[in-house]
Amino acid sequence: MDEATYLAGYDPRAYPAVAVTVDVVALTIRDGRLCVLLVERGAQPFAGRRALPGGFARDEPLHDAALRELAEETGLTPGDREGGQEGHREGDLDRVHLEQLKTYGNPGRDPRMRVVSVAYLAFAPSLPEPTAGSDAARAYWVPVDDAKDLAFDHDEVLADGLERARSKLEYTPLATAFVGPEFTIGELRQVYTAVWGEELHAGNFHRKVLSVPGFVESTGGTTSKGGERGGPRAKLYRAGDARLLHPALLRPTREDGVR
Amino acid sequence: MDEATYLAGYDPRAYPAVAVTVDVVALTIRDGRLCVLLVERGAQPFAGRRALPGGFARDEPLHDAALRELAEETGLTPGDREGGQEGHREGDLDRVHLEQLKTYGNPGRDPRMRVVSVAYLAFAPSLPEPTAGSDAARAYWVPVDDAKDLAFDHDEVLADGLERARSKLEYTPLATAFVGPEFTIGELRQVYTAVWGEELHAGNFHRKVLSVPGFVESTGGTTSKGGERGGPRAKLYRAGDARLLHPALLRPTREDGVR
DNA sequence: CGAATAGTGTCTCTAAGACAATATCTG
DNA sequence: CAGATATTGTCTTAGAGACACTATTCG
Repeated sequence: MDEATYLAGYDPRAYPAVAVTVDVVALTIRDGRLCVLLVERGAQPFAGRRALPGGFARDEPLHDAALRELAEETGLTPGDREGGQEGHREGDLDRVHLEQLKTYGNPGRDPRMRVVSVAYLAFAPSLPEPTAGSDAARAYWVPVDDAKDLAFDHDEVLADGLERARSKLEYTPLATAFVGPEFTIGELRQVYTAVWGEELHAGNFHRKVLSVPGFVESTGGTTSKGGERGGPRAKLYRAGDARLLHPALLRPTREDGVR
Repeated sequence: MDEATYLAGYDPRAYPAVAVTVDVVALTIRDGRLCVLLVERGAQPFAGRRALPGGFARDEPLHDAALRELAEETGLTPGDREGGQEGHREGDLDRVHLEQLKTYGNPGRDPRMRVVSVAYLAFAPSLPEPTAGSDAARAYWVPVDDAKDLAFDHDEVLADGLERARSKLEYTPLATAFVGPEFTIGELRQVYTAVWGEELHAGNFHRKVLSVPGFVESTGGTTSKGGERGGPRAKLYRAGDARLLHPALLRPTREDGVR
């Protein structure tokens, strides 16, 4: 960046107008399937098409903008907020993991003007359909396999988000963000199964999870009932304090290296 | 994003002005030390301070903007360009690995106005000091340990870039981007040593590299001379076709999980 | 020749994965 | 009770790391 360029920075009008938006790839698991939050677009362009929730960034950290968009579309509210509005679930937003995914800025990705979009990736435990009694009635959860032909370049954004999620399950305790505060090893395994789309050996998975330091810690309790289709009561665990899984839990059937 | 928001998008002036810049964390290895490309700032703010090279994004893909900034500051040119300018090294830019790092958009990170910066990470083989005879005389390579007190939030950007680089050495063949087209296992090991800041056992490293499918492939040749301080001629290798290292080459002394 | 480096061999220990076995529930 | 699930045990094999050793080449 040369001096002239920097000086020119004092007058933003000297440069072509750019808009910065924040889009969110929000993932959850419903009925054992990995789902993404989509909104139906009412206006042009791409009217009637589905898109990732998002909006313009205000004068706030980008992370906060993503959180705000997510709250608006799901009807969740942060827990420290005074008196959550009716129909909103107080505090649920606090249990959502949010991280920056990638930024998309190809010219022409929005036909109206130059738009640079910062995409965020969110992981949430199973949430209710955000329709009833909220201003987020246009948003709904869609199984990721059915989320095709999205507006803008959101197909690519979603694909990048999915790959990130699959990868992060390997070396971080992220899976615990998809389940409640207390969970069984079986529930955790279902998260991996849903996100990776592959069956995992129950016995080996069980031992592996318990062997990774800090991944989960026992609550001492068990479920009050066995599984719906039989089986003993399972022990309950909560997330441990590890930020990285070591050793990692690698995906099984991965092609080696060459791609 | 609701309808009104989208419609408002037709008039960018309706929103506070935002500028989008691209900053580059360019890394290389010189004399066995990991170095980053910095520029000396001439204008306010942060006049006289060092900063990462960068500039405003034009109407181009963000990736191209990063490449352009890198070319301007290093004096390198892409190989397919007709008649490289004098003092520029034709084609060297093609051997640079460039990937998006992260986007920084906290209000106040630039005191003049709202600036959202998309940071890129570049890995280059050892390059000459980009001073002589080019318009990039203000840029120079600095050992990363000496790169402190940078302008804006560039300390944080650099730290994020270094962590990304260290991490990617583990599971990708990225180290080959730091060496020439043909290299010895010893040179590759020096890359790991410089980036990770840790000594690696030569024998185990050697065997490990050769055992990972697609990491390197033999050229059949050897170096023409032994090492400066003695030792036999080493076999030469070039980068293989793997995109991921499997199994990965994990960093040694890493704390387990908890962080 | 002495020192440094390249490359290989060996051994130990951890961890992944296949598979089996047992116990405990639900319908 | 039949089937499903939780949890643990056993065995095999791959891979990481410690260490030793030989061969080659430079000064």
